[in-house]
This record gives sequence, C-alpha cells and structure tokens, in this order.
Amino acid sequence: MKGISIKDIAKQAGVSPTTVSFVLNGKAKEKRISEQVSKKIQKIAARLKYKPNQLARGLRTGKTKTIGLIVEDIANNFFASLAKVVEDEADKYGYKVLYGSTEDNTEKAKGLLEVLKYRQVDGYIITPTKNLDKEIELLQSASKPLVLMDRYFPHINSSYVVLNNYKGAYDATTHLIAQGYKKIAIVTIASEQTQMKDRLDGFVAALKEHKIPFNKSLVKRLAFDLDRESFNTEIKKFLTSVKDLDAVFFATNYLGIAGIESIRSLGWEIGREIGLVGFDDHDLFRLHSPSITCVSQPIASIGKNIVEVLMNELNHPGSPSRQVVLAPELVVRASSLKQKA
Amino acid sequence: MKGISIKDIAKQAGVSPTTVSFVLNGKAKEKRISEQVSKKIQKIAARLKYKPNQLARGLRTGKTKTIGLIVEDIANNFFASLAKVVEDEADKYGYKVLYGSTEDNTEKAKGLLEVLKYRQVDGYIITPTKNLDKEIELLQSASKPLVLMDRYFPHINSSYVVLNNYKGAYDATTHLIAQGYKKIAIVTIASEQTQMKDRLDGFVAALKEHKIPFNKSLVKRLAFDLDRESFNTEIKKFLTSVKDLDAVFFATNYLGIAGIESIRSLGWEIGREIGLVGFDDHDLFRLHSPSITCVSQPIASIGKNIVEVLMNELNHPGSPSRQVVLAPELVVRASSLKQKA
DNA sequence: GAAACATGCTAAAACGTTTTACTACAGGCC
DNA sequence: GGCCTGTAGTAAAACGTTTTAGCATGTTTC
Repeated sequence: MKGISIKDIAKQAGVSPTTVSFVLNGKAKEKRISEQVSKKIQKIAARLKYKPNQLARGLRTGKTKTIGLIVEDIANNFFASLAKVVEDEADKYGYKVLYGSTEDNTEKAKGLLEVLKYRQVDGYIITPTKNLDKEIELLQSASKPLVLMDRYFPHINSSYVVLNNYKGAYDATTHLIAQGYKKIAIVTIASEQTQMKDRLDGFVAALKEHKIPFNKSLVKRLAFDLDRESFNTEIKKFLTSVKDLDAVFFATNYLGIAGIESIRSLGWEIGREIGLVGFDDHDLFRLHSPSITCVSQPIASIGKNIVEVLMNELNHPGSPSRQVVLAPELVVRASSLKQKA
Repeated sequence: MKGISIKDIAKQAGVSPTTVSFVLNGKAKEKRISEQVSKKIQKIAARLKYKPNQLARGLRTGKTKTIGLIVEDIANNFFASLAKVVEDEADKYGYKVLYGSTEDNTEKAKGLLEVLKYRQVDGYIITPTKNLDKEIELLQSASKPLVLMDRYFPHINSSYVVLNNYKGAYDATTHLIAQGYKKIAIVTIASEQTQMKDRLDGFVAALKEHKIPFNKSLVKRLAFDLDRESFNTEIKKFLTSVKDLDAVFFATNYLGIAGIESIRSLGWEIGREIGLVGFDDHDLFRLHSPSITCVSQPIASIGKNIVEVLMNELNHPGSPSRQVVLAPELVVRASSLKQKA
C-alpha cells in the first residue's frame, strides 16, 4: 500500500530520480532536460497518479504547504464562517489549514503556537489574545510569515486584517442618536485589545460628537469567560442600574444574544422600550421579533484579504507588512427604529 | 533558526543519536540504556526544549499524528460546534486536525480525501456524501482507520457515530400528534442518505402508528444546494399547497431557519396557526418568538465518541469496527404547544 | 589540436527521525 | 581457553524528496 514515489517513475522512464524531480518541479528547461524525456516523465507520472510525499518534501525544503489558523472560538458563527472562507482561499494556493481555538486564553494560544511550530506550518493566521505580543515578535524575528486578524498590537509592526471597529461602533451609536435615543449604554468585554477598545472609543466619540453626556456608568465591561447564565445576570443588573436608559449597544455577537435574552427576561420590549444594536450579523438577529440592528462584518472580504496578505508574505519574504482595515456595514432593522409615539 | 535536533542532544550528552532516540521514546529499559545516561538525556532534552520534527518522524514511521475531518459545512453551527469538540478531544491524544467542507458535493469530498491522503493523515472522520462509498471502501481496503459521522452506508461495515435520527423524527412527530395536531407535514432534503431517510421514516412511522393518514403530499423534499431565497420560495409553495395543514417538521437546522422565515412571510402565526418542530438546537430556536421546539443532538457526546472510536482503530488496527448510535433529545418549546382554543 | 563552451543528464548528500543489526566488553561456567 | 550470557551502547540504513556539484559527450573557436 505504499504510494508511488519518484523512484518508481525514474525506473519506468529509465532515468535518474534527479531528472524526474527536475521535470516534475517545472525545472526541465532550466536544467536542460530534453523535451522527449520531459514528456515521457510527465506521462508516466500522470499514469501512475504520482503525488509527491509532502513529508519528504517538507523535510527537505522546510515548506509544508500548511498554514495555521488560530481563532478565538471555532464554534462562534463569525469565526466558523471566516474559517470556511480562509480554507477555500488557501486551497486555491495549494495550502491546507490546521486550526485551533484559543478561548481567548493566552496559555491555550501559546500551546497552539507551539504545536503549529513543531508541525512546521509555513505561515500563521492569528487572532491574538492579550498577552501574545511576545510570541508574535518571536515569530517575526524568526521571519515567519504571519497575519493577525480581528485585532492587532499597535506596538508591533505586523500585517493584519481587521474591521474598522471604531467606525462600526460610531455608526451604530450615531444611528441610535439619530433615531432620537437619549441615554445609550454599551455592554462590552473587559479587554484592552484593539477590537474592543476601538468599539468603545467609537461609541464614546459618537456620543461626544453629538453632545450627549457620557459617563462611565453607561459602560459595562464583562469578563470574556463567563458562562451564559452569568452574562445574563450581569447584563440585567447593569441595564436596570442605568436611569432612563433607552438604548443599548452590545459590542460582540454573543453579548448581543445574551442581551436579547436578558432584556426579554426583564420583560422590556425591544424596539419599543429599549433600542438595541448588536455586532456581527446572525440568523437570530435577522429573524428575531423584532429583528435586530447590527454592525455586520464583510466576512468573505476579510477572509480573502487575510489569505492574500499571508500569501504575499509567504512568496515575498521580507516585503513590508500590510495592514488592511475593512469597513463595516450597519444593517438597520426594527430593534433600533424608534416608533414615533 | 533551525530547531533542536536529536543530534544536538546526542552531541551534548556525548552519546549517539540512536541512544537519544531510544530514551526519548521511552525505550530506555527495553534497549538497556543505563539510568545515568537516560536521566542525562532527559535533562538535556528538557533544557533545550527539544520537540521532535514531525515531518522526519512521519517520513520514517508513516505516522503523522494528524487526522482529517471532513464535514458538510464548517460554517453550519452543528458542524462547527462538533469540530471544536473533535479538535479538543483529538488534542488529548496528541493529534491535530486537518479539516474541510464538502458542501455535500461528492467531487469536493473526493478532492478532500485526495489531499488528506497525500498529506498522510493517520485517520479519517468523514461526513460522507452520497456517492462516497467507493472511496470509503478504498480507504478501508488500505486499512486506513476511519469513522463516519452524521450518516453512514448500510452496505459498508465501517465504524460510525450517528444520531438515532429515526427516533428524533419519531419523537418530534409523536409530540406534535399528542398536542392534537391533525395534519402534519415534513420538509426535508432530497437525499437517500441514512440521516435523511431515517428522519423521514421516523416521521412516517409515527403518523402510521397513531393512525394518522399519510400520503406523499405531506412530504416536501428539497435539493440541498438551493440558496436561501429558493428554499423560502419552495417552502412557501409547499406549505400553501397542503390543505388544512396545522403542523410542520423541518428535518435540518437550515431548513428550520428557512421554514421560520417562510412561514412568517406567509403571515401565519407560528404556534397558533401552525405547529413547528426543527432539527438541531440553535440560538435562534431558543430565542425566537415563539421559541422553537427542536430535536437536539448531544454534540459533546458525539464528538467524544467519534474520537474515541477513531483512536481505537488507530491503536488497535484490525479490531472490529464500532457503531455508535446516540439518542436525541426533544426540546419542547412554544412553537409546538397547541393552545387550547 | 587544444581550449572553451553547450548539452543532457546523474551521483550523492542532505533534511531528522526510527529501527535493525551489530560491536565491545565483562563475567561465569565447564 | 573456549563458549555462553548479559550489559550498554552504536553504525548505518531507510523513509522520499530536493539540490549541489559534476560527468560525459559533442560542438565551436582560434
């Protein structure tokens, strides 16, 4: 049950393995292999359905044609959809994907990087956790191609592909203001990472710009690793603590889902008694009653850009890093449309 | 930037690479390497943070400690959640996962198998498409460890882990009948594969057993690869075509979602004018108004079983294949509770 | 007629492991 | 002294590629 090797082809063609390798790697011209021999080898290879042994090739060249994809949580709709795009795009370049979820836990992330490293992936797509900067720099100093996604480290000059989170939050908030909401809160994750920071900043900026008083009591920052029950408890506690609250912006998809659940269990009517905007689109947001306004990320474009940038690093080592910031789209639905009383 | 190799350790310890290999593979006793030397090597390896080069090891042993996971669609909530469990479980055994989505397209599936094969994965977890039986048999005759999931081929003696789809559909239908629904339809996917066939069979059996007249007009079988728009159009056409219809069972999660959308766009009130049961749980089903009754799959258990069965095949080649059929849980919610008029 | 060059191909090393077959030495036994 | 047994290790091959350096042979060039 062995596979076909280059030696088998060589034997059949009556040439050396070297020649076969040259031909099959498209170096026939360069290495002055005659058309005749070249054709013959191609034919035999095709007939035997030769597939190069990637391990042997990898061992020799150091290239595995594999990339590592580290996401926050592959079970999360956003990351799962993105993973699929990445997989498809990478495939176009002949790369396979090894993936892993960090659960936003730095230790888990380090473990994943470790495994990917000794599996010799050629490049990395990383959704970094908060203290992963040292490891990223380590990879960089080892000249490993890498692209950060969803968030990045401002103090590190690396490639990244992210959403314009600031604009997402700013637009969402401005939209709520334009609808006439007066007291708008934000529920976010306690994180200093760019994606969350930018969303909070965008929110605050929109309020300030429209002369809406802002103070810290309008912001609730929850720990990432709470379970659903705790999210709900905390959100309810927060929402009832804000006086005259009339709208709330949930800064991640799972917070939005928990938010919907919480608000309903409080007996408040979304869209009537409280305006709501979520982050990332989701079937639930589309089909909820009322439907939920959200900041939607262009997932296909994000995935394509990620792979494109990574392939650039892979194929042109040493070329300058690239930063891509994509525009979000505000999908306006019923949850944020103030009904004229 | 080379990694640490067994040679580096050998040099430092003043022994041969062979000895290092023996010690590091736990064969010290067996190969009569002294405690002294053994300890020394261990220490040096730890100090240098030696990680074996998986490519070299794989090339020599034929084992890559990698498994291939082929799902229908990694962006689908069910498969994404399962993928995460599989990843975590496999990790416990030191295995990494290479994954791919078939989109239920046999050609794509064959392509994935091809790639996984020449990447030398040690074992396969496969959600088969309809004509993949030949390829499965090919893998089997090459003694490749494999586990089918979600569905299987009755005529092939392979390991598999699936839901008791028959019971799932049977329970769902019986529940609707017990609620007093008289004319119950099913919307399913046009597929002869076990998972869809069993769901349809369970549905029909429940009707017959409760002496509810059944005929083909109660069944709508849609092509898998329609887009959302077409699903909606077809479902609406079907639902309005059935006289006195008072309940409907959607046999997959995405059909359920499309079903909700369709019914609402028809202006029918779910739970009042029409009973509804879906398949696979989902945030949308939990939070929809009204909430949606569904047949829920025990995802964690499925994932654990899959990996366990695969590891058994991996570690005990030639041992008999194992079939695991797990029980679904009917999650009863508002969409199927008939309000007494 | 020798040097220079072009042509077409190959031998052998290397990548980092694992594993088989062996060596070298010591001690015990008859 | 010869033979066996046991102990502690090692040399070398093998896995399937890629790649460097080079070997014949024939053709120009002056």
